[in-house]
Amino acid sequence: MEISVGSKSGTTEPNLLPNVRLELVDVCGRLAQAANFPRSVGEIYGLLYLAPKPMSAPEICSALSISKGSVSMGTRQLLALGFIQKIWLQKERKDYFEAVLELGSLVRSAYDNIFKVRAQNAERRLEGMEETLAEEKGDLSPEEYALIRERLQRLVKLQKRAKQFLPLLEKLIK
Amino acid sequence: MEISVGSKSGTTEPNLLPNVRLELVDVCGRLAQAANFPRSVGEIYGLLYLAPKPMSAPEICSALSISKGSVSMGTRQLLALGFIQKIWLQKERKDYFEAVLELGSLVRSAYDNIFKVRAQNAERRLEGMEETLAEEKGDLSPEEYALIRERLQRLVKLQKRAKQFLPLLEKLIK
DNA sequence: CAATATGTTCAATTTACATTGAACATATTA
DNA sequence: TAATATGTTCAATGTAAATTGAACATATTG
Repeated sequence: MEISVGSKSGTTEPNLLPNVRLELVDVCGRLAQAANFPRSVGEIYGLLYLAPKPMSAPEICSALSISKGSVSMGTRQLLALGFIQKIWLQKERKDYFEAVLELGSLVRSAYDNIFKVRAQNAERRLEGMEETLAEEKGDLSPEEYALIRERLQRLVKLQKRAKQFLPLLEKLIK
Repeated sequence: MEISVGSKSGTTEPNLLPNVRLELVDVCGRLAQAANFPRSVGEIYGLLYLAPKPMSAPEICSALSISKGSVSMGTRQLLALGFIQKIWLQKERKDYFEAVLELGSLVRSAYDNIFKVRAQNAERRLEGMEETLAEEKGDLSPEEYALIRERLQRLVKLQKRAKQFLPLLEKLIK
């Protein structure tokens, strides 16, 4: 239907990729979704992971049939998480990207960026709730106050256990 | 704007809940979203967690201002995951729900239901990709074949490490 | 069995978020 | 500096999934 003219040689270069690579693109796209990332972010990583050589943004664009905007945004996120690297290839004007293959380090950085932040947020919000409870003490029956207090403390305990737990996990991952 | 007439006494009973409870509803809603559950599912759990007594579906409905349908669906999911229990209160006609407070067991069951399944899926898809690669061997240059093979094996290794790792994690959680 | 309220299902709607693409910004080369 | 291609931003658009609500099913009581 849509006949796009390639920039250099006039070829259209629609998925020239071998099926294995397409499958990994798909798997990574799904994984990304499962982890609350845009599918395209996962797809970009999947594409780069099996790429024989670094790929430029325009190449990623056409290989995945996604827009420049998505590639720009996706590569930024992946760079921030440490999942890909920028490569300056010879004296090219474009940026090139390649996947970081050391998945151990990827997991670690993803963990740092996402998991820890969430744990901290949870902690802050719990503290906030304890304050709120204190403020509302007068409005609540003694029974309800006691019940809420007890249950919030359960959550605090859990939070603390989780907090102790994180460094342990960290060690195991590394 | 919208004046809804309460079923029993003609009162509207809009959020009579103390702010602590509203805050937990919100926190749990967000956590649910972060874990790829509908927000309402989290909110229901948050509501029940600080409830002085079991609540009926209609009560949940009006406390959270969500529809019967959402409550029905949400409670079903929470029951399936073990996060709440059905309670038959005296000879009431309605079902009542209460939160399971032992969060350790909740985490464990959520882990079983979600994490393990995903790990299995990942394993299956990886195997599929190795098959695909074998089928495509002829179409690929020896270099590209070798590269893809090597990188897939990295993934398999990671997958195996993760697999060994799960039971360990399980023990720590329990 | 009728009357009444609770509970479920699912098509239609709404909502949240990813994606697009055009305008703009930046970088390289002659 | 102009010419040209790359890279970014963001309002508009598209899409997938949650929510609603009305029709239907089920359960309880007199």
